[in-house]
Amino acid sequence: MTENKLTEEVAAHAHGRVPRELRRRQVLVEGRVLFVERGYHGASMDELARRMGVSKPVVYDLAGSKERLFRDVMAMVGEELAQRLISAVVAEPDLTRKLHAGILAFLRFVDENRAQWTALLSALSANAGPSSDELTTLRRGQVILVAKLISEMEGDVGTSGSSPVVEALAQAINGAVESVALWWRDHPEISAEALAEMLTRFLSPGLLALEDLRSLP
Amino acid sequence: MTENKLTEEVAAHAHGRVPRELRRRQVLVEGRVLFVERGYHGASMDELARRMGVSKPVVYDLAGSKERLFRDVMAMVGEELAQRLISAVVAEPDLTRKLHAGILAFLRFVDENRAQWTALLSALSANAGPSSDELTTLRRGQVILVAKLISEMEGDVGTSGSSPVVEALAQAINGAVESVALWWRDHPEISAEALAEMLTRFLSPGLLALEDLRSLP
Amino acid sequence: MTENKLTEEVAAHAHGRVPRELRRRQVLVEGRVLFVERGYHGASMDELARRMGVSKPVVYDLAGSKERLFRDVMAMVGEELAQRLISAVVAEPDLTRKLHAGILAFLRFVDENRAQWTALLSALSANAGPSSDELTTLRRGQVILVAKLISEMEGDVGTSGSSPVVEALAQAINGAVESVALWWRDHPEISAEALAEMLTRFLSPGLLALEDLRSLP
Amino acid sequence: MTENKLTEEVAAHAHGRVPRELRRRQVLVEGRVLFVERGYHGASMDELARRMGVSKPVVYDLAGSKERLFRDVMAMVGEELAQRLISAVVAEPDLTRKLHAGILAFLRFVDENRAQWTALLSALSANAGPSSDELTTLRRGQVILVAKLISEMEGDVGTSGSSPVVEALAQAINGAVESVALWWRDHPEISAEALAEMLTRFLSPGLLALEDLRSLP
DNA sequence: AATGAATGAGGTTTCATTCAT
DNA sequence: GATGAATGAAACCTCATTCAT
Repeated sequence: MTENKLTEEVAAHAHGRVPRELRRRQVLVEGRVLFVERGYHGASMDELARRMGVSKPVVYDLAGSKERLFRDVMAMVGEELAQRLISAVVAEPDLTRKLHAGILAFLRFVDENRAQWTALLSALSANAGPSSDELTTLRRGQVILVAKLISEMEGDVGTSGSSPVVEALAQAINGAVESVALWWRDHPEISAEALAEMLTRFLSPGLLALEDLRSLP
Repeated sequence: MTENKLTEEVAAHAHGRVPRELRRRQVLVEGRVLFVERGYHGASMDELARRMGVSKPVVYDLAGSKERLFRDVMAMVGEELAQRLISAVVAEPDLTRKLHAGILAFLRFVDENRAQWTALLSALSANAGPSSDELTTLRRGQVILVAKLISEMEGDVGTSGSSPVVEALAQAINGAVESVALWWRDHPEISAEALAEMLTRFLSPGLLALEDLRSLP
Repeated sequence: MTENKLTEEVAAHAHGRVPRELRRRQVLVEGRVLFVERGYHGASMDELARRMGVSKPVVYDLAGSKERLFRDVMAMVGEELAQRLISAVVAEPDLTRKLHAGILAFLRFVDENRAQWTALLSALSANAGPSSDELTTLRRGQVILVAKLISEMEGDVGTSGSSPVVEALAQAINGAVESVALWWRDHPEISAEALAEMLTRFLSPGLLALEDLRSLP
Repeated sequence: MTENKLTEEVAAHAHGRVPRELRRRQVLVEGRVLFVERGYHGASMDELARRMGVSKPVVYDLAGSKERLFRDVMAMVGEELAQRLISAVVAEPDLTRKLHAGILAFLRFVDENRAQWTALLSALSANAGPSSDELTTLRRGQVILVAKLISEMEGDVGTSGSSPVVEALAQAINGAVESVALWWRDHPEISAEALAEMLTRFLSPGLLALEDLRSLP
């Protein structure tokens, strides 16, 4: 898809003189694939260069450093996923349906890229990369979305930051879904719909009891 | 704690001639700390030796190999945590209270070792280590506990293996709690009790709707 | 010789930026010398790098691995020697003269590289290297040549493989000559010609009795 | 055999307090086995100690060093083989029969210990060990025997040293037989007798032309 | 815009060898 | 006479990164 189109575009230029902008996108895409296939430590800049069909200095010129590239790739993934979630959720009328739609979108996102992406998503929740802190930040992207979702439903659309309880709740939902998605990798016989249905039934009752929760500390 | 006592014990021996048994414990403890601080790849056997105040061959004699040590450390952690959870849960009368007690025990376990352990626990869910499979196995320890808990409550104490739905559910609960524990690291102002209370209120309603869930696919 | 020319060529490049092709040859030549001086286990990649005036990664880039390099060096030596033997033998009319010419060529080959090569040749017949099987294979190169020589003389140019007796005979001749060459290292006062003459007189009578031998089992 | 008897003798002593003399023999025997199984570099003092059932300092006390032990083992092997050869040769009346008997004895020696000893014998002719020079010396043991054999037959029993030509001849014979013995390892279908017969027929004609040879330089 | 060549630093692991008891 | 504990040194190999062209 994106990758193939890119490969074509790149190949269209003679003598390997490819415009910087194109190469910049290429390094992100190929880097993503590589990190996903091999994990952060397993991926090597040598191989990235080979796959891109360029020399290493070019890679470094575009990516800055391995760590930097990893962060950029993460950001890209985060945004892509966020877009999907937002699109999925926005049209639904009530909280339960939003939750269901969000979970389903997430699972489908994972499913579409099963072989590859699962590993990357799991990387989000661990210190597999250069530094947990950077990753935690990335992960917050998803959480914030969920938090927004919850808050909205309460009419409490505080722009700045959500209350701790809402954040914790969002973390819980997020963790639950991610964990199940990871487990799903080894249980492909179950459909995304069934899983989303189950998770929704499991998570939404507690979510609806939210008023009580907010009256806590 | 354990570590300090060990350090003392070790220091008590003259000329660095420490009994094998003690060193064996030391390598596990210091290895655990190191893996946690730096992650599997970030940790180096060189540093482990330096921290233990011995030369590398001693480390290798006791630990076998880096990978082997990692697995041993993981097993240790898993057992320790499992013990805590079982002890906490067993005395409680009903599911909601069991859930609450389990979550609290988990959070306390994390809290006691805050700086260190959180990272390790998170490592359980990612391909940060030598082989995801080994880790997945370890992690299953926790999940199985939760699954047992759920199953019991249904009188469905199938010895062989839990149903996929129960497993998925256990994964969800586990993921939710772990994720919140991770987030908690940056929100020390919240008490373990408050967090456990919140999580219980959030998770138990869905859990009580279990009958409906089991009638799914 | 080759080595000196290579050293000059290498030194001719500024800033140590030597073309890959040249370095490839260099690693083979210097590797050969090193293996010969120290034996397989005694030789270290560190020293090879030092002698080449490069860092270790360069060596590994070109040589692949120590074992791989050893095999490549062996192949090189084998081919070189085979060429010499073939050239020497081909023009001679009868078996005795072929034998004499072959022995002389072998001894001269050894003599030219006395200090270094003798050891390497001896290495061919021992489990000094990574795996005897590889070496046995290499050594067979020489033996096959001798076997061919013998077979031809009988009009028995079986393409597929020589009979066991012929093979054993070839081994014997080969072993005799190698062994004497090794001994020769400590007796430089004897000329190659004298030695070849002696060996020929010693070996050719038995060889001429070949018909009887072949009628054995 | 020797080894088993030794093991019993050793086991007969309580508390592991075994007399020095016994242990001294044990280290030679077990060392021989180990070197033969693994080669010089493959053998480790750690394993030697384990096999002997003692701690490493004991091994070092008895063996001096790995290199020293290797030499001592070699000397032992050399003497054993020499005894066999002498016994075999002494009773035979003429040169051809002596040659045949010697070759046969050598091959049988190899055959009896096939799995183990072949490797060691091959080690004799290569720089697999600590230093070729030491080994060359050892190897000379065999050669001297052959040289003696040849000289005797000429009535020329010069005690001091044999002439260079005789020595070279002995080397050739020795090399031929060793080389064939090595090759024999992969051709067990051939009997020792057949091989000895063939080698004798091959080598003896040249040997009988000795007078001419001696009139050379 | 791009590259071939090179490197420093570090990784895991093994071994022969020796204290101190 | 014997040992458990320890070590220094070195081995092979890989990687992210950068000159000089």
